[in-house]
Amino acid sequence: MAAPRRVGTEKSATRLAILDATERMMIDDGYAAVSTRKVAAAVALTPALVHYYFPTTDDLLLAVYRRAAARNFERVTEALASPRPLHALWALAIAAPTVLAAEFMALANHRKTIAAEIAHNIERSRQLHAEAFSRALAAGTAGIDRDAAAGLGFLMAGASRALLMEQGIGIRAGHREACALIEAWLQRVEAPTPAAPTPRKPRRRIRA
Amino acid sequence: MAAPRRVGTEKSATRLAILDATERMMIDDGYAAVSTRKVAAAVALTPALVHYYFPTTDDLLLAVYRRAAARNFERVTEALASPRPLHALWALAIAAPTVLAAEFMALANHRKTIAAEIAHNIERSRQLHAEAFSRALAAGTAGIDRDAAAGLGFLMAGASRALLMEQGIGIRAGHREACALIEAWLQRVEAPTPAAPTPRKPRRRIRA
DNA sequence: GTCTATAGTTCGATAGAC
DNA sequence: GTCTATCGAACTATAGAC
Repeated sequence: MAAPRRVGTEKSATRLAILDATERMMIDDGYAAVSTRKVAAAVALTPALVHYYFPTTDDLLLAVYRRAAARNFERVTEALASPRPLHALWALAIAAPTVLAAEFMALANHRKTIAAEIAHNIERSRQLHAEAFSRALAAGTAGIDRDAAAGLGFLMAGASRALLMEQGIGIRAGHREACALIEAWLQRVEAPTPAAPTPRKPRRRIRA
Repeated sequence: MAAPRRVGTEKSATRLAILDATERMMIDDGYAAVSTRKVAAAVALTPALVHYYFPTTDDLLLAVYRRAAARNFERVTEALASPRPLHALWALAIAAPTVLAAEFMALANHRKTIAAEIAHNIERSRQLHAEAFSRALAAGTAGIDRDAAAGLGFLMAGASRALLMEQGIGIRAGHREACALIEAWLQRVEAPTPAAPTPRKPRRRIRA
């Protein structure tokens, strides 16, 4: 029935180069700036070849997303295995290249395929976050229920995303203070491991 | 020097119709979908006329932003004047059409003119938020300093933005819990006004 | 204020040769 | 796997008539 159109293999070096160039372009100029022609130019190849590996432009964008998401998922898993998972998750969240994430969120607003993919990924990642919070808080100070853990997981993710997005366009108001708040809170619920006995540098105290 | 190109007046009904159509289009299909031709078609006019009112497409997008920002600023001012400003700000934040805001944030990532405009607006609005938090917390429970107020202002804004953005693409994980957390907190720092003496409906308690 | 007409780009996607 | 060649469409922006 459908025309058996030829498509390149997953492992091709060319394919990877195309993905790299596309990702770079999205970060620098936004998803709207991505075109098969410009991508082709960036890797010194022809537009037709881009279509050989990615039949439609959506296929290309989706592939970029999948790769980035996998990369990120790996980092989250690592963070969770660290001695202070909450601290690690936070460090990761404010270090990750969120420009790309923001572009995909925007893209998702009018491409249902991508929206579904992103939604699925974020929910999976949030699940892990919630569990980490649950564990840390159970072992910690006050009695906090599962609901609170899920809520806090979301709040941390939201805060870091907003932080990076605003930084990207030059906003700084309230950032330092918000970070201080969050970090103080993390410090409270996830004390340094007994292995590395508290260095006792006096720490700026901020209470909420 | 520069060619004295003709431009339509600010008050024109046509101009307003063009702005409305553009805004609608941005919300529905994203900023990348906006083109002078499609906007013109939407208002049953010719592309040339759109360029008569907005010489370049950027001018058009910027005008849409300015109008939306002014509208929002007005709402924030109203919220601040209400008996429970923090509650009002939160209600506003999770009700506002953030799809549009998200589109502009994404757009700002590669249009410096717009980035500057957005940055300025957000900082101005955040300043108001911080002051509201400062006032509410000074009159409230614990001793919280100005830094914390600024940080909290940011966190609330970030949370609501993330909330709406994710909702837009179908994510729900952690939302209910995060809202509960925030609303419980608001309830604590900004009790119902003495005028309306506490109704004493027992309220779900969630502690953080 | 609104139109017609049009120049000049850029784009997605495909067919088919090598 | 990579290319040439190309169709058909959409876009921005301007000039100038009405």
